[in-house]
Amino acid sequence: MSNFQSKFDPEIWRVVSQIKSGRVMSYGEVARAAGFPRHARMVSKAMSRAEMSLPWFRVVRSNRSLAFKKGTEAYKQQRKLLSNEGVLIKKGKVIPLASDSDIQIDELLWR
DNA sequence: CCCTTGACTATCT
DNA sequence: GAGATAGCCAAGG
Repeated sequence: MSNFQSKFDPEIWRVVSQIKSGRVMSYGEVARAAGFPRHARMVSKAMSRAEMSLPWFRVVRSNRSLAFKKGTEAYKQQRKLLSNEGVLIKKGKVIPLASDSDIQIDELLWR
């Protein structure tokens, strides 16, 4: 059973469900990929309504910080879930992955 | 209708 | 690079 309340939910959830482990997307990117440009805020709403089985934690801000206030339970949980799949947070920002291209090998080794 | 509220973002200091 | 600002837009009161 789906509990969506907005016409945006189904497409947004579909896009998020396809984010691969170890990767992240921004709210705006998800919105665009779902076909709803300028609806980043709808993505956050959709996440709050999503089932826990959805990899909601792979969605972060466009500047690679987490959307929750630091120190909050949600923040800690998201950070842990990401950490579980090798995505770490440094200085409040998600560390870019090798698959995100143009990252230097020495930078990868240094982290 | 008008106003407020956001798990947002791009841009400027 | 952190903070302020303005733009964004659906929901709900």
